Amino acid sequence: MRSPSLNSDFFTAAPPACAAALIGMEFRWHGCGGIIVETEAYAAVDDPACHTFFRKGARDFVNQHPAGTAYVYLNYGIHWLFNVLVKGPEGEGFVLIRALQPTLDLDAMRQRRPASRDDQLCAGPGRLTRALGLGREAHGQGFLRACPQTGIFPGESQQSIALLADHRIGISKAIDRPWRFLLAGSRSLSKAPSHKAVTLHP
DNA sequence: GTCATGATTCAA
DNA sequence: TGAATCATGACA
Repeated sequence: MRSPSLNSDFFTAAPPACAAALIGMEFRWHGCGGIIVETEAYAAVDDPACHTFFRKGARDFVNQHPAGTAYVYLNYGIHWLFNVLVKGPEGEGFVLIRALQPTLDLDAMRQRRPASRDDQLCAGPGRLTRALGLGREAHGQGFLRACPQTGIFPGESQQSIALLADHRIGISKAIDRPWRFLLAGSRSLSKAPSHKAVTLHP
């Protein structure tokens, strides 16, 4: 039996809890995908690093869409970054998907990122959207459909994984929050964990 | 390690 | 009009 895609209920927990729980799950986009090995959480309220803190459009997006909606934007005019809207009693915000260990349709990803080693095809938030062929059209989509090609799928065998929490990357504000989550030892991370990283469960 | 790349949003 | 931005690849 095949596990179904997560539904939007999953994204009603607090953003850091969602981000941590996604590590080890499989992200699929039109048949391409891999195991999620790195995420970051952003809070819609009181988080200077979140778009909602300085962009009215982001606040409107949160108000006008349900939990589980894709929030996709262009960063530095070059890279699409893929986030999932989190909305529930514990708080609102986003989870940024930062890196995957490629598992599905590697050939399609190699075609889109020809210079990359296989491990590195999705080793970064911009690299993964490039490898998956994911762009602006995904923005605002409820991508958690009942479709085996696209969505987020719990691992078939949930083994114990070494989950680390670390500080977030590439931001200039609230850099102290340990809201970057990663799979220890993965070769597909965008960056190795810092010396401040702590193990969440062995 | 440095550096060029580059679109969109929002406030001034 | 311009400052800011959740990054990457090329090159030394």
